Amino acid sequence: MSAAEKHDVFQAIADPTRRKVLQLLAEGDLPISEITSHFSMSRTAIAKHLHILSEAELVSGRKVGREKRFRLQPEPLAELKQWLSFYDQFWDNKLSILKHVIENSGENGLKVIEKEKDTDEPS
Amino acid sequence: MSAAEKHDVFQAIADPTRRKVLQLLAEGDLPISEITSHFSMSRTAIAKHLHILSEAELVSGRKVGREKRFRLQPEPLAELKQWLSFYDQFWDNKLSILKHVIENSGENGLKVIEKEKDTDEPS
DNA sequence: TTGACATGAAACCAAATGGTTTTATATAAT
DNA sequence: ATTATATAAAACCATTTGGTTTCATGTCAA
Repeated sequence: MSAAEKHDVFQAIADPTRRKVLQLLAEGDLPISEITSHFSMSRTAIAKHLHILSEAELVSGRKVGREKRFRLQPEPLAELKQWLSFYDQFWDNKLSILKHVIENSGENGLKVIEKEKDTDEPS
Repeated sequence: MSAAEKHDVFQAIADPTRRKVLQLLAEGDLPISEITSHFSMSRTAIAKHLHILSEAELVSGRKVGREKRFRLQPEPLAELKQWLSFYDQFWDNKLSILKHVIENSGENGLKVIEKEKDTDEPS
């Protein structure tokens, strides 16, 4: 595959097979052969996709027994999210503004302003 | 380039040059040659990138005089945003929960509920 | 210990990608 | 009318991508 450069998250999610792999792993860790069973292509092909996802650090694999179990690592998606947030300003709906505020607030110090309606205990 | 299938938004943003083109167009409409002046590659190459962006409907071009002016069309990024939002649940910070709520609320009637943090996955 | 299972690694391949150069055409400016 | 500008379209090219098949290796189970 790629001789030199590592794949980034943008490249990693460009392929529909890889997106489906991510979705599968979202439900729980899986070994390669199990993942492969959800596709109509060879195990080797899936292994290569996992390698690319791994380079982008969207998944990590650890060997357990004779299996190699893969786990979803969603952290790099934050980069995508941040990239996307720049384009929020070109949408003209109000939610994007609110979201922008939230994105730029720290882990703490969350302040949410409620509109007139007063809601207690939702289910 | 691609013989049959149109490029989608995931493929379109996979290339750094194309992302830079989008960023440029965010500042305003531009004709091809103007866009090209910001890169160290041929006009033809840029035209091809614009074609791919166009297939993904991230830009549109209209001819004005002898120029073809391109404009950013951010709407397809909503698909990306939606795709991303699925993975919010795998982050364990509170912001992602809040954002999820906002994403799923209507234009009015914003209700925000603070939840206790759960899920400490055993490694 | 002998298989069966799970993966790794390599060689190979067609098509797509990302670029180039060349040639042609339409519009603008002098 | 001539020339310069802006783009389009085509042919070409090297590398990457996304897949295959084949062979080797490590591990579990009987």
